[in-house]
Amino acid sequence: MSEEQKISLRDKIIEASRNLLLDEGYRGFSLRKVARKIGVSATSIYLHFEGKDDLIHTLIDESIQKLNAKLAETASKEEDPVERLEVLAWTYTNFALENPREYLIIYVVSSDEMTRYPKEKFRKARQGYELLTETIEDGVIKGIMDEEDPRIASYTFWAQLHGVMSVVLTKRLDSRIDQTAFLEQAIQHIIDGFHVRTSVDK
Amino acid sequence: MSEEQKISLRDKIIEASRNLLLDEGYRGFSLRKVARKIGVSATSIYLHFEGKDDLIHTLIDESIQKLNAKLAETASKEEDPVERLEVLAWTYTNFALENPREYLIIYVVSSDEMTRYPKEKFRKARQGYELLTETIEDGVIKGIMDEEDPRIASYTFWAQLHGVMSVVLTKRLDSRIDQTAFLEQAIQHIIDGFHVRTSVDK
DNA sequence: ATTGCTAGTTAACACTGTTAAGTAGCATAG
DNA sequence: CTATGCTACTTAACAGTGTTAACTAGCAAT
Repeated sequence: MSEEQKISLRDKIIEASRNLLLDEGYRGFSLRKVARKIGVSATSIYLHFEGKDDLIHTLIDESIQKLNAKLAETASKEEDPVERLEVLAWTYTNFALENPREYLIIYVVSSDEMTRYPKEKFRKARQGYELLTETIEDGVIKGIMDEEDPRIASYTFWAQLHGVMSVVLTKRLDSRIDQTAFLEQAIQHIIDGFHVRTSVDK
Repeated sequence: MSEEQKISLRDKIIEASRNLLLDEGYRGFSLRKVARKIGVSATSIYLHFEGKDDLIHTLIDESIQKLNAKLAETASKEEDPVERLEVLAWTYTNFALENPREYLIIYVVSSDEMTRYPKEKFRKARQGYELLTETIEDGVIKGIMDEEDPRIASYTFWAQLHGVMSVVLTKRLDSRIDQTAFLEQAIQHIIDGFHVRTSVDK
């Protein structure tokens, strides 16, 4: 019972925090609001988290894990490295589109927050990136891609995707441009950039 | 005299704000600190800015203008679209590397801030992007590139660059990866993606 | 019955953005 | 030469913030 309640309060805090953060943005977020929302004193949060930073880092961490899980699931279903790269790109993009607010928690909130992001969480967060690296390595071995350093290439791929998504999600896209068209073209462009240059097909 | 002093206080506020924002991050930034730093009451800031948002938006705006000016200068020196794209990419990158804090003001601070960014400033900020679009359009006309929609392609290019830079600047890069190598390879990769696929060279 | 731990509490500190009201200093008008 | 009004600020106050320290019910074990 006490065990359950202990977990329960922590979870309540996390859930309320996520909602608050997504509804009101980083700016409107406050520990006291979270506490009020679940009918508990603000200082109770300190029983389960070191402070505001720690709480937010936990949220970021959870969202990253969720995204990574989807990526891992997708990757396991596709053998061919290029196709795999493509489904990974779309999994990433769709995750961002379907869970814009969770995706934004990862990136939008974290910019200033990132300097304080603990290394131990950072390490776990890199699983998705390692999946990418393996895929590209595989492509290089099979001669389908010709990347010099798969580790760098993997970061490039990821950075490109992130850049594209952040343009869409932070509403920086010109209103005359159709979002879906932009995404499709941009992703195709990114994928093409990784495919080995054949001296064939027309 | 009164004219000069009016301008002078506004400028003092801007300068102090920029320094504070860059030294202490968005989190450590406060109007009261800015005011203290220039020996004036906090409310005086409201004589020149509508509030914290407006002040920060002004900083963002100025940094964007500075970057855009550099891009425009660079672009005018290069005729060939592909080369032009390359020098633009490096101008962008170098600006970010040489003025990381000004670059970060543009992007890092703005994520949460962006929803409140006024449209009128947004319009001015797009000049750099329009330069890109023209370059790509030019490349398409000359048959060196084969982008379907230069406007979208331009955004893609910009988003990719931004993604790459943000990975570097927000310290998300794996410490085993050399930053310069990453940038060179990533940018080359992005440029390559825009160059038309020739059915020749080896 | 008392000790000690758990899971919370209240009170307080030093901050924050923002608004309302007040005030020196000066320029012009009568 | 006084009075009005404007400019460029200030002080006081409000409602909020993260965080720390000290306290306290309720329960478990000695």
